[in-house]
Amino acid sequence: MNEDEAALLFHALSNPDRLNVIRALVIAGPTGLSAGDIARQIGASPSRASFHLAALSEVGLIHSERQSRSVLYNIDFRRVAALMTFLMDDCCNGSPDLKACCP
Amino acid sequence: MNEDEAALLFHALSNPDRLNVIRALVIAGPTGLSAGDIARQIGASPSRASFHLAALSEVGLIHSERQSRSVLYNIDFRRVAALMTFLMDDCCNGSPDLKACCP
DNA sequence: CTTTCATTTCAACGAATCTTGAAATAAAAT
DNA sequence: ATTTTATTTCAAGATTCGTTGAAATGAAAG
Repeated sequence: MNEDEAALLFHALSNPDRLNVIRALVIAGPTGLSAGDIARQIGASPSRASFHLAALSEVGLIHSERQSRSVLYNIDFRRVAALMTFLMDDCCNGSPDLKACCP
Repeated sequence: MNEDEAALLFHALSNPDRLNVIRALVIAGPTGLSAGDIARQIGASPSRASFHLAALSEVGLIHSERQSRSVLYNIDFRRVAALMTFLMDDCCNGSPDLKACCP
């Protein structure tokens, strides 16, 4: 992952609604959640939720699949992990000082 | 750290110039770097560098101290670590699936 | 085939972001 | 005191972001 891509991923995480989407999907587990359920859980209108889901989708943090009338969303942990690895190893050069701060 | 604060930190990291600032400061080590050195290293004008340094400073990812004519900047690893902890534990609920993806 | 349900797309708007270059500030050197 | 060096602040302008509500799309049910 390069800087530009990491910046796009960080941007996707730079919004409280989108962080709440992530949290809801993590708690939901591998079955995922429909767009409507997500909208309800984060307290946003359907169109607002859809806007934020698209932002997360575009950078690959979540994936969607149509399930009859609903659209089911799932988190992609590999993408989250790749970003953490970038921050830890590439951006912060694998610094022992950073590792010392990480519990 | 709450969602809103985390979102602000993620926003601070959502720019390639600012990621380069972080990297430069990590490599520089505890002596830090002057604003001018940072501007040169990331290939930005003084005012552009200052803008991004202010963005990182406002969220506590870096700190500054005047050293005669220069202003020395330093990274605060604790703040980076706190954000990673938020992402890992709060946002992703300490998910084993995420940990399994983290080398 | 029409209706209902679930979701996305769109246009419009205000707000925030980033860049640039010039002016202002701070501190040291002459 | 004036000049030089280092940095920040400011105004202007282009771009992107996020919200809202209405319209469009997709898919199932009646």
